[in-house]
Amino acid sequence: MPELPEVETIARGLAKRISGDVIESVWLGSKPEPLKSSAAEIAATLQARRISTVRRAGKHIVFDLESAGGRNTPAQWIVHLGMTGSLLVCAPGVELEKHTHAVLQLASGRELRFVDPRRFGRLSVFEKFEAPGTEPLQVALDDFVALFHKRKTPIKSALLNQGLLSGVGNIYADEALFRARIRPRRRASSLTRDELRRLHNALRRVLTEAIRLGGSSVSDYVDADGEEGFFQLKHRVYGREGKPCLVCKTPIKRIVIAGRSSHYCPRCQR
DNA sequence: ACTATGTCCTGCGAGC
DNA sequence: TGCTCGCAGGACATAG
Repeated sequence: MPELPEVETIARGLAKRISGDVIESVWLGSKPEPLKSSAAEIAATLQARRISTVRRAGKHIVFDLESAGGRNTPAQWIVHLGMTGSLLVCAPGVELEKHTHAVLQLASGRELRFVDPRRFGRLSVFEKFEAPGTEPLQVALDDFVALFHKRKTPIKSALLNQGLLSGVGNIYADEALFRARIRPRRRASSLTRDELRRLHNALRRVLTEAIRLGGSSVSDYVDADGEEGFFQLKHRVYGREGKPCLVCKTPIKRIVIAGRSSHYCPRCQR
């Protein structure tokens, strides 16, 4: 399930491989479409565009498009991978994977394919896309405190709220809360400034380290080159229910908050 | 203006 | 062995 570090890894891989390439033609699957914009709008916008850059905004992948001919307005193709979405760069001969929803033919002869079995992914086009929340790797401590200190919802839910911070998902929320020694069920408004400072720090450390390791490969995540990430080896609570806390040996607990599984150490996290 | 909950969707693993 | 069932989860809709 791609969160900020996985999306960052994927975007970097794509940028390396397809920046400068030109989209010659676009095929979009029909079925119930995993699209936000209409298929026609997307196809028309992508057609004959040069991909100048690929980057990440929150959990979104942003393809900056310039007009190959020279007179269209700037545009962006936005891909949200949902849980199981992936973007593959491959030779045209390679057999289409099941659940392929989009194929872009590139001038270099390669294809860029969007595959998404569970169809939680979304494709859309914008003239200028703005991710709703603040980037967790950019936000200053005072702004971070301001985001959370009035919220009555559990801090875990607040971390997952993309309108506040953009890019944090279930794994990194749990991992950051563990490192900050804060229970996921705590009301955000009950956190002291010192606790929020720890969380701000922990979140930055966790995300930075995860990006360095190419993200977490759980279920079937691989990056644009088919490489797995390695941050799952550094998970201290996520997916470790019943296993001993790596700090104090107390068994890790799993509870459900806002419909999301949440893992924590009942002794280390208060 | 917030907050809480249900829904979408398919693959996979647990359990019988 | 082969089957059913429930879970996984990000974003959004809906309701309170």
